[in-house]
Amino acid sequence: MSTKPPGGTRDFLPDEIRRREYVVGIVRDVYERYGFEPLETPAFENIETLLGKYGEESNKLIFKILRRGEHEASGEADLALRYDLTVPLARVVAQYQNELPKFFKRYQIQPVWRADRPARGRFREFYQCDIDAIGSTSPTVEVEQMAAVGEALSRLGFRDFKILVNHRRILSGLLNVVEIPVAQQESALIALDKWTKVGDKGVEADFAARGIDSLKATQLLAMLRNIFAAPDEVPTLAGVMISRARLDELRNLLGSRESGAVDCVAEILKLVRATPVAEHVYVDPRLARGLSYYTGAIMEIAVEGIGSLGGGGRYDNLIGTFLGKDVPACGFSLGLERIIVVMTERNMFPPTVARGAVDVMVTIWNDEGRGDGLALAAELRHAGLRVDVYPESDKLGKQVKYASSRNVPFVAILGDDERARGEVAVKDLRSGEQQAIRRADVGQFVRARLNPEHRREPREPREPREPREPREP
RNA sequence: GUGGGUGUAGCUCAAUGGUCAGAGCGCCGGACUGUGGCUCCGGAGGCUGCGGGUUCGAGUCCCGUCAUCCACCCCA
Repeated sequence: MSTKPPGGTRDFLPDEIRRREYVVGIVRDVYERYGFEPLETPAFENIETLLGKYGEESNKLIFKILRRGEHEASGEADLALRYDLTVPLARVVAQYQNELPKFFKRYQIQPVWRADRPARGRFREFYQCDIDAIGSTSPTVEVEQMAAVGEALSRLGFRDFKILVNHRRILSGLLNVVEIPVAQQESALIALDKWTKVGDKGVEADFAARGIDSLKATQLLAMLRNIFAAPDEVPTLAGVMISRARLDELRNLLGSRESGAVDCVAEILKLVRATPVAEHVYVDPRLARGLSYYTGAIMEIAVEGIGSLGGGGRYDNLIGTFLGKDVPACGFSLGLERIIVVMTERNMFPPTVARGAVDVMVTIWNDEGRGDGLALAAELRHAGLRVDVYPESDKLGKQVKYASSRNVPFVAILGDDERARGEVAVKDLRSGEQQAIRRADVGQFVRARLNPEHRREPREPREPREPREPREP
């Protein structure tokens, strides 16, 4: 019998949980500071809640739960594991519309499930870290979410990320200008989204493979290049990659029909200058994103050499499918798994996270000494240390070896001689030094020798940042 | 969902169709009965993924199946 977990799922061993909790702790703290409130929803939903919300392809990727009892043989499903956190949120908003505030901002960090084929870096069970804001169409919402996500990444130690912005209706407007038929537009957007990854030739080939008129495709790409120039080569104030003049050019090209979308992006660029993440924000005309429910601004976090760490956008009519009337909404999702992978590769976790769970281990001299060992452990715990007790009497060498293999920095040896003198032999396994300490002083002795961040004390909250001077455009 | 690769010890991998399937790392024990890392010595650990077939003989060849990895598709 195989003892591996099913494909696409993982067991999380202690070290991995510690890394995850470190990341989640920071993300949650930032989200709380931005006024988002916690929400959790069930692992599974009624199946009709999920079907039809993600597009044709994604319906197949929903994990369905067979009916139970006498209907089991029918093979029908009436429940399904949640596919993302956005649709359950939309359901919650529709259900509790009278109890939730007018502007409801929530964060949600829970696993989701997809019946996908597992691949490198892709799982069938994985965590999402979402923020969403319900009830306002103002670009303030997009800007605040970009700021929150960017600040979370900054506090995790990321410096080289970009927050890319585009607008779904600008894209569809451009597709209409070159007269790509509506039926092909979703497919065209998927192809366009890969432009950065596959390059000019690749994206043209992809358009062709999708049966899109090559003349129109070429025209579209040329148009985008013209409007935005090479985005990465036009740095402007505050890192914003598109000038007012180019936005005007875009406005002319689209005519009157999508001027609201251009205004929206212009507004976002203007407002973002008042946030700590202004220097990270770029307009990228190639950004399309897959999910079919986006209606407005779309955003994505990109890290050089890594790819996407998350993304989001505005979806003003998803809630309407539950409620009958549209409620504006905008959300952003961080890819927790990839963040952890990248931070592990780049060694971005502080030593406390990588280090073991125990500050000091009490050895057991013999069976008679077990009670006193437990008493010493209690004293050390009371002194604020994380303490393990070797569970049985054993050769001292094996006990020390065990502590060493678990990365425990200190061993407290309580032998017959020490007990007779009221002392404890404390050995620092990092240096090999050992000295006899009066029993009452052991806790203080060990704490003084642990690095400050190793102490089990509540963290001091960070000093708030200096408010950033808004730069004039 | 489509195409290809790989399944041998806990892990990474050897083994022309031919004795009893090996190595490194890890694990356990000893050298070292009051002290970890280094070194040396010893030990445990395998229905060679599973089922069938070819053959005097299969870890090796063939078919099926399952698992896994890579590419595509799609996505976080």
